[in-house]
Amino acid sequence: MLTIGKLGAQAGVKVPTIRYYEQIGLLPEAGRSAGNQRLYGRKALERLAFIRHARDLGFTLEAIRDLLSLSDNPEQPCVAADAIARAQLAEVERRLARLTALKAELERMVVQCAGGKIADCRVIEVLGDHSLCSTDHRHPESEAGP
Amino acid sequence: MLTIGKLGAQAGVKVPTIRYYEQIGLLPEAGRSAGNQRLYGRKALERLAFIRHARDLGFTLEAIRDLLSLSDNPEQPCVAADAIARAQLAEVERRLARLTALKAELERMVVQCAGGKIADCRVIEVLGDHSLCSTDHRHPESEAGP
DNA sequence: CCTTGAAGCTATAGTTGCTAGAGACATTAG
DNA sequence: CTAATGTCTCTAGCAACTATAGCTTCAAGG
Repeated sequence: MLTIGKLGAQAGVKVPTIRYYEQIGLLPEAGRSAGNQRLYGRKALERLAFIRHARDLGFTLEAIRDLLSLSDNPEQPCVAADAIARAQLAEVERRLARLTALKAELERMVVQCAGGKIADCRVIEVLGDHSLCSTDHRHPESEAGP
Repeated sequence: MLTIGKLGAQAGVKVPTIRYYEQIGLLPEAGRSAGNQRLYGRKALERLAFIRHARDLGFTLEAIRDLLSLSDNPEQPCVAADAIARAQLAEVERRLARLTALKAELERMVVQCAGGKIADCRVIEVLGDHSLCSTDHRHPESEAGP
């Protein structure tokens, strides 16, 4: 039996995250020790590894919830799981396209700044006026990072 | 003079988002009409377009705040703006690499679904066991999004 | 001129996927 | 036995918005 700390270490998931997953129902309520500490077995470790892995691949917790409920009924056809994965793939492809355009734009911006004054600096200019952009990166999806 | 709705339409930003930007100090407080409605001029439109554009390019609001403060004092050297752009470029390149790996992984998963049972489903199987992966996509950065 | 409906206002709370902190109890190494 | 670490619950916070409620203001049609 694993304490929550060992479980987290084995699965590569932080302790508060595990408690969070339990709270939102992604993990079942764990059994407790005499002193009220959570104890986990191999099944919990596998489930958590599944979640961790799917998160690594960019699946949302909602999608993971669906995938888990599918894998809990293994006699059904797997079309649904396939659809979820395909949707994820499409999303990844959209992001790739957008990031590729963005990369080109940033490279252009960086190249053109040669240490002059802001007044001559295209970084600001490019961002202020879309017509100076080489690519069209106008899309409403959120893409913000760290 | 533009009302907030027109401004939003012109800049491609939703109305509540504009009010949010004002609230966090990214946009200055707008002047008001007799009936207490916000009114905007061309300067505000440009500034908002700048923000929208930078968001599209993946800049965080913090980075945008810096860029705006730079462009508000155009006599400074543009080294700082260049540094911001370079940092963004590095970040974008990291994300691109990661997404490319994810895409390969997801394609592999998706290709092999032939309408069988969940029990044999490649998607679930791959998610449950990282050793079935061809690439190492284990990185802690958050990359998810709706 | 008056009404109606869209657009605006404020303020608050919700979203996603965690992360951080406080203060108390449990377990374990020396 | 004590000290250090681990775990407990609970609450609040992060980015960057989005949505709701309940109001006021504005523009256009009849």
